[in-house]
Amino acid sequence: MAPTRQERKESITRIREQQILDAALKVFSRKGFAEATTSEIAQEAGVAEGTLYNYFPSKRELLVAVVKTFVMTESFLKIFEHVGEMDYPAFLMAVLNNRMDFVEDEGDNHMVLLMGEILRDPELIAIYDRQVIKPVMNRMEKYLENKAAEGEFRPLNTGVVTRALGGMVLGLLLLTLLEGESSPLKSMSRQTLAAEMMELVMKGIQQH
Amino acid sequence: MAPTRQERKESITRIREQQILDAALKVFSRKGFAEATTSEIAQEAGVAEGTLYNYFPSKRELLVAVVKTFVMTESFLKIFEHVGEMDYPAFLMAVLNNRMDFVEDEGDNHMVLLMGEILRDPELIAIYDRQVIKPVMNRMEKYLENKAAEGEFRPLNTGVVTRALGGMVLGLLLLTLLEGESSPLKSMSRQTLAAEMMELVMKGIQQH
Amino acid sequence: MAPTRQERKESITRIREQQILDAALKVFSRKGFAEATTSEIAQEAGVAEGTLYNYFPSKRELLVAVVKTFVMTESFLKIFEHVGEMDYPAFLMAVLNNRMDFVEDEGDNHMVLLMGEILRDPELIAIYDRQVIKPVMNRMEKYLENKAAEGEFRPLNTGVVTRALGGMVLGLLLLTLLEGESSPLKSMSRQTLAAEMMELVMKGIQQH
Amino acid sequence: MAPTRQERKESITRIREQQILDAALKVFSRKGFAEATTSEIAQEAGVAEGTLYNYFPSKRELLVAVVKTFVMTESFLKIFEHVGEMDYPAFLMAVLNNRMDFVEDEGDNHMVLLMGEILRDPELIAIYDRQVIKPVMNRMEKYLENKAAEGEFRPLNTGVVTRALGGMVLGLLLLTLLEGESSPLKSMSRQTLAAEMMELVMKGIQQH
DNA sequence: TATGAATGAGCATTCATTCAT
DNA sequence: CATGAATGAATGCTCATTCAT
Repeated sequence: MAPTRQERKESITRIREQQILDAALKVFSRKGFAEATTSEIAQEAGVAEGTLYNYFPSKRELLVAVVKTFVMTESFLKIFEHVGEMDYPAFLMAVLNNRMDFVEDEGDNHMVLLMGEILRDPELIAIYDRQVIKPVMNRMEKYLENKAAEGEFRPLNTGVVTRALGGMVLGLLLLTLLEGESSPLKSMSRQTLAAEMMELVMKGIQQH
Repeated sequence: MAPTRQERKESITRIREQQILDAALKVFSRKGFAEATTSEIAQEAGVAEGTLYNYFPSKRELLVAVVKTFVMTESFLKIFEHVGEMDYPAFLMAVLNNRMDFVEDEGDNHMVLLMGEILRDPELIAIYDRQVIKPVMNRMEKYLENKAAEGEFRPLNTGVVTRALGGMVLGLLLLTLLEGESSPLKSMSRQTLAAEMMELVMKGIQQH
Repeated sequence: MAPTRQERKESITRIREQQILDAALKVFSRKGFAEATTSEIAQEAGVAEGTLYNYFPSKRELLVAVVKTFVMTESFLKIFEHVGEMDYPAFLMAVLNNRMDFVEDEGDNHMVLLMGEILRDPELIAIYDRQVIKPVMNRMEKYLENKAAEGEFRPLNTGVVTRALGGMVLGLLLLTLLEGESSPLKSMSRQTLAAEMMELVMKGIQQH
Repeated sequence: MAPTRQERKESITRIREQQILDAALKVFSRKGFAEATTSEIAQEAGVAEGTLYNYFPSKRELLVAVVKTFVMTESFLKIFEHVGEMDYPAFLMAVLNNRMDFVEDEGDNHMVLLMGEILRDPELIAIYDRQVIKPVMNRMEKYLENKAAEGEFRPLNTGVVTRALGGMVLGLLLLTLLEGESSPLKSMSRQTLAAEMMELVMKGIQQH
């Protein structure tokens, strides 16, 4: 069945909205919210400035939509789908490899760059917490609890350990951005890096 | 010797400059660079707007001065002064306790809130890296190397481990801010939290 | 004869045009010309924004059409049709009663609210003068002249008296709007009000 | 005593504020509130656009200040100061002459042109009513009551008569603006016009 | 040196108008 | 003819910076 006129129109607006969101993410993380201009976002999206306002009522709502949309959840949570099939080293490797894509994985960088805006706005904090932090933390906690029950991991305070490990990955991303090329993290393969970290983490939580 | 008129004058200007820097730190971290206004900073500092420009040539240079001045280095590096006298658990407890002052330690929060501004500006990145990251990392690496040489720690890639541990603390701070009151981190004493983290870290890096 | 398709189409467009004019009058007098938006007019008229431009070439032309169309002439001039049959008190009562419908008579309020727009635009002044002021003044002058000739009225400068009486009614409308509920005009029946005014006009204020 | 620095500064700001108010009155009545631009007002006042906002927080507040300031009260109420010394024809002549300054008296024209803006905004209505309408009406009512008590005027409903006469003057102003040069009101001296109106008001139109 | 009024460039947002469907 | 998304010029307002006092 050919798409009706109605459908085609809707598809166009969905594409247009995506263009705008993509552009906004880029510009917001390049400049920060306040220094980003709607004019620049429009230009980046290839639309007129006024068009932005047919899709989002204000610059701030556009930021909210960006945070809502570009949650890292999706790609990150995919890892958990196959958790059952993995032993713990494989799982950790997967998590680390996925997150260690610092450089190329622009999505993460974007979010780190926007972190300041998020942290300053309770609404954005709530969104980010609900859509990113909570789901990741919950799944990870459950995973740790299972492994502990199976006797593979030592009995742990999963709440703390989860956050410590999550924080470690997040913090490494920050340090990489801050240290730039001079960081020793840059002089090793992602493979090696992940392996080192896994070693560190495993020997810590593993039952001896 | 009583201070000469000259000296008194200089002391006044130094105090004035400090007032301005304090005010700027507050406002910049509350609002972010772009949304902070020179008017608000002046008010917070208790001086006229024009006075700011007798001390700093522009708003941006004021931000640079803030980043240069309020490096967390000072309090953090103090820990290392007595490193030689501590065994490793005591040392780690000290580090963790010091850094775990998330909530009350406004200084850290300020820097986290300003991280976005720093990450976006190569000059600020360079300053922050040189004054904060590098010294901390170097001292910590050296410490780990010593301990490894003494046989207390397993032979580690100290570059990675240093950053992993540093990142962990940084990341925990971020997560605390993001999760707010709902975080399990908030429902335990800092003592317990530090102990849990030490346990995690120690069992990982400790020679078995 | 049943209406041809052609005729039906024309009738529909005439109705549509009327809808738009009605809506425009409402919105223009509610908001004033500049603050009225074509979007609001379209919504009020129940048509799409673009449709307005099939009927009127621009927002300003729409205002001109509104002024051209909603002249108060019609209802007002009806009074004069039966002038011959009335004695002067009856006539004045009719005029006053008709015009004293301040509150309910939205038409008048609309025009008063639009007066600012009209007064600022020579084209609108010309239209309003030609279609409203001049006809009313002319008829009224002629009436006064007749009455004077018949000896019922004193020999008057009809030009001035006409404008004085017309102005009085117009000015009363303005004062009613300005004073609102606190006006003594609001605390009497329209009957009484008309009677008082008639008395004033007929006899003046002087003790004879 | 020479003015202190403080006083000189204050005097400058008062002058500046007046400049702005004068300019705003001109532009608002020339263009109406919505079509007046802050840029044009600033230019007319000979200051930078930003300067407007050092004196008035918004364009709307500037309008409010204009309405508050340029009340016609002052010049108008002066007439009443010498009321006691005048017999009624002299008084009426004074009122009429004062108000009949249609053309030259820009103040009045301004207010008539702004009437639309005032009528649309309850706050402005309240201000105008309190500062202009009420004082004028009250004084005029009292005058009429006195004259009635002295037996010079017939016993009248002073509330209505006051408003009828006030409205007449106001309405005549409107008609003059609307009819422009073609009005018979323009082809007679103000003297004659005032005399005609006085005759009408004093004696009515009826043949006695 | 301290002040704070003046400045004007810069930006978010609105809205009349166009035009492809 | 009807529609409504796209357009971009126009405008109120903010705020870093300057400078006369």
